[in-house]
Amino acid sequence: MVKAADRAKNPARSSVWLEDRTPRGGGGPAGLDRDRIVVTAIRMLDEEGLTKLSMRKLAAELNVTAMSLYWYVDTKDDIIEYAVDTVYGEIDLAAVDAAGEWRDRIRVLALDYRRMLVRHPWMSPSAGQYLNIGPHAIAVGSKIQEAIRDTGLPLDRQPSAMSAVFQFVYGYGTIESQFERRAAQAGMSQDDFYGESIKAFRDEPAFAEVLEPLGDLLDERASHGNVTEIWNRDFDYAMDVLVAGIETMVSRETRARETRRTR
Amino acid sequence: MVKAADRAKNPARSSVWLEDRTPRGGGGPAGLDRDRIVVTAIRMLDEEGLTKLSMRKLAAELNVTAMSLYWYVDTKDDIIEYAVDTVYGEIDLAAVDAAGEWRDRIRVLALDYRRMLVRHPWMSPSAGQYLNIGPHAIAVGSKIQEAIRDTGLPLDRQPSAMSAVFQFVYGYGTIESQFERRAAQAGMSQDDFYGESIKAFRDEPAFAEVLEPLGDLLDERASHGNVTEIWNRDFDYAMDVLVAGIETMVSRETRARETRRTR
DNA sequence: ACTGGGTCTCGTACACCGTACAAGGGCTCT
DNA sequence: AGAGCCCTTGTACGGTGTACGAGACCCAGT
Repeated sequence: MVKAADRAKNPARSSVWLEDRTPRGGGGPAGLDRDRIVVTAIRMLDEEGLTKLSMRKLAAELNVTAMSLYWYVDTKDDIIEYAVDTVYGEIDLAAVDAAGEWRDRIRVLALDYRRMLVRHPWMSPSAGQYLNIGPHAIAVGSKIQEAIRDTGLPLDRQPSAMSAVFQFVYGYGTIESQFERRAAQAGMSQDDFYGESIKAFRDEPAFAEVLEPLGDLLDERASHGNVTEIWNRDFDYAMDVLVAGIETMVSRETRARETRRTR
Repeated sequence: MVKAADRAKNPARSSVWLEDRTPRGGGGPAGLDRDRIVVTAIRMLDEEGLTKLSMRKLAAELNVTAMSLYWYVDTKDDIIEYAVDTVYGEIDLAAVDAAGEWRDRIRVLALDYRRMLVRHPWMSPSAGQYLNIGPHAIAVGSKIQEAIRDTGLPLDRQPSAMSAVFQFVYGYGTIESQFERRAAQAGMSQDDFYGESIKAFRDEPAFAEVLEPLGDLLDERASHGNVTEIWNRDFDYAMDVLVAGIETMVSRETRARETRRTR
């Protein structure tokens, strides 16, 4: 274990995964262990949000003092880092393997990833902060890489393609989950919240001008079902674009190679 | 002005842009005004990071007490929200218009957006938190929308395509800027930090297995110039994929329409 | 000239945060 | 009985955001 103060002095090593990872025993009178802490933290994060989680409240939930947690963990950040990896584990990798060819595997993976981000609104801001090299995160990364490998793209292009797909999913999931969180905070359904937001824009004279060209588009969208459907449609179509993009790049690559050969 | 406590009770309206936005005067003895506060905050955020900014430190930088800031602003969050919109203003929209056809406009816009995110590492986490409906953010959104409009995609697909491109840029910029931040924190060059990270993985026996298939890929990358070049190459190629994807979808759409007509 | 009221700044105070440190309590082993 | 480890706790420190009330200044109205 490392004191928080020491950790700060060596930020290159500032990941729980880059040092002693063997959990400390849970035979104590409180029946605590790292897993129970992390699982409880995840539940509280889901319910109350990232900013509301405090060591004292988490400890209270476990019928224990705040300082007890520090036996199992160096830092509050460590708990979040463990939590992040744990929810990476919620992605169903077996389902990905079962999906068949790369197009379907990427789609299944991306959808499950997105759903996970939306289910845990604290994930996107947190995941961005750490190296995400826990076992579950790495397993997901490997599955992504396997899928991209099978596209037939040249090796040196595969990381770029991985970025294109999964940075998109990350960004999309981030925005979507923040929207959900805001709606919930306001105590509205997503549909109502969407309607209110649009109305608020419209009523602001300062925005009317800039929004003018967007007007038709907003009306068009408002007429197409509820917000959840819109999120789904947009996501699906964006995935279509990405898959089509990869296919096109592959075929360009293939054609270029054949031209070289016949010449 | 609204008290922070009241703001919390009505989170639907919890954007500085959705209420009285007229700045309060700066004729006071300290020569303060909202703009000066926000500009200083941005500088401090760039230098010290999001978590290190406190009202007291920001106030000290302006030779003033913390509570003085609350004359111009309801909440610390408001300052961040203003800061976010201000740096959206750094994106050079005139250059976008000058770029010509939609492909180039999208590329210029995406690159400038990405650079902005990297220049201000606190942006991605912050931007995700607010509605981003300030004047500069809206202007950027409009430019994006104009570019996508000219692709020839059907109206109801344009928002999806916008997502695909700019959620990707957001995700990519987020990861890239976090990487830079970590390297800087560790006091290393990005190249050294990258090397160290890879080495740390390799040395962890627990990861060796999962990383095995990635091995070649990592070696391949290590042999291609420095980290900055890798970031640039990956980004450019991902944009190629996205543009190719949009083109392909457009031509599929066109073909489908023609089939319908001739039948 | 005096006064009242707005505009701005400050001092104090509160509740809460993460966590360092040292002092235990309970258990097992000798 | 005593030593030593595992785990929990109490207390304390230095920080945070911000509510509240008391001023200081300036300008308009009488």
